[in-house]
Amino acid sequence: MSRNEFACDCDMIHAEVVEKVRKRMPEENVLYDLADFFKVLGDSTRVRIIWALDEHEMCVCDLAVLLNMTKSAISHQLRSLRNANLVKFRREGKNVYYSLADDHVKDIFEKGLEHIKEV
Amino acid sequence: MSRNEFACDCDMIHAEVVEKVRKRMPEENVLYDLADFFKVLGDSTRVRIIWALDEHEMCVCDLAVLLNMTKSAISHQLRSLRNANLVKFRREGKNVYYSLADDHVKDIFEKGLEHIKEV
DNA sequence: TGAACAATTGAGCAATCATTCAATTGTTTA
DNA sequence: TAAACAATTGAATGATTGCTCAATTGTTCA
Repeated sequence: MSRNEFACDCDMIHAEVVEKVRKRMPEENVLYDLADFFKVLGDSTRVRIIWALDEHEMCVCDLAVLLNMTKSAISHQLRSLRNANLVKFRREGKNVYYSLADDHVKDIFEKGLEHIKEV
Repeated sequence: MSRNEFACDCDMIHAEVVEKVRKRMPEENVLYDLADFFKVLGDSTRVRIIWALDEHEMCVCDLAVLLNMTKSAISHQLRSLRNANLVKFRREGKNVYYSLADDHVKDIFEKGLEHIKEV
């Protein structure tokens, strides 16, 4: 197998390991979707929103006051969270109330929080 | 409390809730560190590296072949992972072998993977 | 119906970041 | 010691992204 078949600029050092691992590789999109999922959690504004919603359901205005940011900035980030299905919402009159989508999100978030607090 | 004390452009809608949540807010840096932690996981190259290392210890070259990328690109991403303490490494001759830093990382990563596979 | 306000949206800008490219370091071995 | 190669690094570049600003939508109520 010639080395030039690959974009990689090196010989294959441990062919057996690489091939064994390659065979177990998840379907194309799984790991990309996973990265996208973590990417949504990888912003301090969104993390603080999630933390707050983990404490209590809140409207956009509440979050804006709590985090001392504009409603627009909060709303933009809520959109990312909505698109990624991390939060759900209900409208009640003029207000829209947000909360965490499900316990899965809660679990992963809280596990991450524990991890950080230990380090 | 005048509304202009805040960068936010709205009245405080649910003062009790906001104040209660504010009091429980973690120390300044905790949520920022958490966001940084998730940010490292929020890239498809780094996620694929982590997935691979979760399967087997590997050198830079192995990863480059497996993911069909240059050693340089892989090495740059390994640096992020190292800085965030998500991977550890050992040198053996010309090769440097990487593996996951600890079970904490493994846990959070695998929990995320489960989550994605269910959706 | 129109004034008031919560929320959303799109365009634009500045900052961040992943990859490439070229150069360099570290280790082995001929 | 010099050649070979694994790995790292820094600068440069193109793409992504978070926030601002201005405009708009949706809802209430006087």
